[in-house]
Amino acid sequence: MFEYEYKNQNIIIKNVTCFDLKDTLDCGQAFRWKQIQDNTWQGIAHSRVLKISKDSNNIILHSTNIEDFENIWIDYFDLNRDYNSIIKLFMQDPVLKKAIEFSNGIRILNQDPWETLCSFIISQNNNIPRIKGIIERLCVKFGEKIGDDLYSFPSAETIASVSVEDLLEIRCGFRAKYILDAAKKVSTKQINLSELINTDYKTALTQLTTIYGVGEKVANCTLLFGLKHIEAFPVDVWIKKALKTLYNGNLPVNLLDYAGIAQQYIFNYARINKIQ
DNA sequence: AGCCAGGGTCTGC
DNA sequence: GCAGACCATGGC
Repeated sequence: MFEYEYKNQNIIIKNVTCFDLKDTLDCGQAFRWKQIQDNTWQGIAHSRVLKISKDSNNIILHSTNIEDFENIWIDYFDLNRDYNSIIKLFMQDPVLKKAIEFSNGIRILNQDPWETLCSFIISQNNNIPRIKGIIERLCVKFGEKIGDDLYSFPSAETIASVSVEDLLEIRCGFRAKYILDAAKKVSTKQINLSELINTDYKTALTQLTTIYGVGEKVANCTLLFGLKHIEAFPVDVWIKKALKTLYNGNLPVNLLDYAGIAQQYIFNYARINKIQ
């Protein structure tokens, strides 16, 4: 589906389609990517710092190696999924057609399950700039230093060992107790996150919502962005407005298999254009 | 200044 | 089952 070469410690992926860096890295699914130059972004995922850039239709992953590319980044950037055929299906729907014409380079990132769960607990009743700030402070305070001013996302085990008072210092407010309960359930494997990838959607959703402070929305974000359940359809205030005004309340049935991907195109379109 | 944000829980009907 | 108060914080 894609070709790549390894040269001077860079991976060059050739002739990539349906992958725009801003669309994908700044559409509210991941919170640790920063644009550092034109067409160049830096982020941290899976305890690794990655610089990624786009040059015409080539994507370049800087200062990495084949092992990390094959074990981590192919999956993270969802490179084995055929977005062209999905977009083809979506374009039959007039609303999605508009959303995709607005930003056709969104891909669903397959993020670390615990980071995804914790990040979307932080996201509740919150705005994206502040979510990023809280997560940054969480990583600086509890993560491991992996470069100059660069910190990994702290493990569930680490967070489970701190107190609510410690967490309040990152100014996450009422979410502190939720983060702590999630960390405890995940670190003790009362909830085995990696198993939920292969658990059916409904069962996985039910398990996630046993965590204090995790409702349907946060659970669906975790399932979609961290546990490979692309049928998950998170409904936040923007999606709610979009469903009401652009559709008549529901997503068309023929799109439900890829509901999560459709959701992300619609979310981005609705939020940036402030659909009421 | 005040409304709102990738919500969820708890209480009271 | 559903409405409404409440929760911390700060972006805009």
